[in-house]
Amino acid sequence: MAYNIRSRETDRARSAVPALPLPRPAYYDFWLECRSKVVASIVHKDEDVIVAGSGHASLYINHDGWLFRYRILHNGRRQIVDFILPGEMFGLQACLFDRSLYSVVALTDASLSAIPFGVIDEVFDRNRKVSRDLFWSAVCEAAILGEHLIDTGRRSAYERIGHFMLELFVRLQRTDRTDGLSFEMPLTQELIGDSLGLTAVHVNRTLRALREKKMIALNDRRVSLLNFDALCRVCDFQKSYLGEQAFCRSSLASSKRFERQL
Amino acid sequence: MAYNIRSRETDRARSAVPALPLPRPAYYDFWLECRSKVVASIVHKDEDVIVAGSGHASLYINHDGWLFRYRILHNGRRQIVDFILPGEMFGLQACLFDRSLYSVVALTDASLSAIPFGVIDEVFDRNRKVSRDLFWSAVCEAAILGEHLIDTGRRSAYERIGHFMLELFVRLQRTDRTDGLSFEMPLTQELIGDSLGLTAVHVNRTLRALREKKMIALNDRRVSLLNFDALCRVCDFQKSYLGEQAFCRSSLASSKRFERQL
DNA sequence: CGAAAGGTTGAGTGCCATCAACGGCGGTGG
DNA sequence: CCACCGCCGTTGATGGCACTCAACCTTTCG
Repeated sequence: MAYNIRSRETDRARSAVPALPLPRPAYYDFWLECRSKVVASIVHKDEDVIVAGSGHASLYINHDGWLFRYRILHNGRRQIVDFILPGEMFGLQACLFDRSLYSVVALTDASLSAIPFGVIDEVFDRNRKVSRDLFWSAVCEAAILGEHLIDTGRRSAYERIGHFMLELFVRLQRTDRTDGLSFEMPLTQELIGDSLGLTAVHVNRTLRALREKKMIALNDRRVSLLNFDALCRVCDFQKSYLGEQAFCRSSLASSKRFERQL
Repeated sequence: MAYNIRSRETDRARSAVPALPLPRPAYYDFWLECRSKVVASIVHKDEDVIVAGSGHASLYINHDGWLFRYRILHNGRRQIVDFILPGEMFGLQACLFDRSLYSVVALTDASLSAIPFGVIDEVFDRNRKVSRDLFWSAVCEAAILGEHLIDTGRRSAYERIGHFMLELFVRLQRTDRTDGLSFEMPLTQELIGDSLGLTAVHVNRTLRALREKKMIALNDRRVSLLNFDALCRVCDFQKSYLGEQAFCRSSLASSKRFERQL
């Protein structure tokens, strides 16, 4: 928990590759554990990190940028599976399969720590706490994807976009990247659409509806949630969901929650 | 790999709680590892195993039935997140969160092994191979959910249902529950719809279209794939996808694939 | 300054939801 | 045994949400 205090310092050191980069306790431990093997790197906007169909043998911790994971179908449509926000890890699946199922590309400039895949194995041999952390973080990842599935499966465009904004807010808040009830969002309407299974045009209309209903405001690249509670209600956003998930993604159930169950 | 041979025997012993129940190598090891703590149980059709919103402290291995994980939204709609086929594990997420995000209910009679949650911790302390297996299986689970996300996000009803059938086939084939290119499927059209974000009525029409195009045949509860390759092409079913995933879910990347990367 | 990218708005279309009715089938109780 | 009911599958009619195509504007950037 104490690590959370670091997030502000990390923020300030954003331009360089940070020396103590991890706002997340579990990843921080993980990062410490394999520090000697870590390769720091910086990627620029629109730069590919992982290309679908090719092999890959590193996983990454994203310190301060936005990236996203996507796939192109044979009819040319693109589905964005997940946005990778500051402080999140990615690349595990690319390691698991011979050839990655998805591509990962940088949406903004970002500084990454690349961790050779084999290090995971060493960690499992050496540090039980960290291996448990990794395990639970993977379980949590699956839970988040399950929630996105519900999004695209059973919600209207209006609910999807509202839910999407709420989720971004909660996830960003964890690393102190929100300001009151607003946050910066470097996404185009096309990206939002490709993430939620909508077209850019329809995202545009729906955003207008959300503005007209005084649910959100948009200035430049900044989103403000004008009526948090109402939006939660309309979009079926369970506070328990990301409230809990946020907890998970931060402590990764390795601490109190986990011990309590024993 | 040798464990696969067991699947036929397991099949025959289906009526009782099996003594050596696991067709999956990784879960088999896991099951062996915590055998003394396992509680065998049988659930009947329509019986709840996990209820959304309540706490839970066991995970389960499903030996021979069909179950599914779902959530009800406030507008009354239901989204099925995943079907749990014979030989698959579930309940991890319910353990991770204070209160489960999803409900799990039996679709047919099924025999389960309940494993107390705390055992996982012991396993992580004791057996590195099994803990790695568990980790990779969780990563793989996330990959499968990602694929479902693409399903509901960017595919037409026709493609979704075709893709769904192909995936079921491949997953069932792994535990030898297919017969040539056909398999038994105890699902109603409503369940299929709730899984793919469609209405039962539209599932009906789409199934008819698939029949008329000679892609599939339906008799009783049995699905036959009449033109496997064409269906793969139309539905953008990547053989690499579940080909790989099937591999994962079976060996859980603990063996050759994993070692090779080191 | 021109080109490219992103945002905005309108008109028309189509896929899929909704509502509704009906038939088959199995279970159940009189 | 049969009437009744509920579940499931099937089909038709209708409507709406979101897609498609297209035009235009603003901003950014080479």
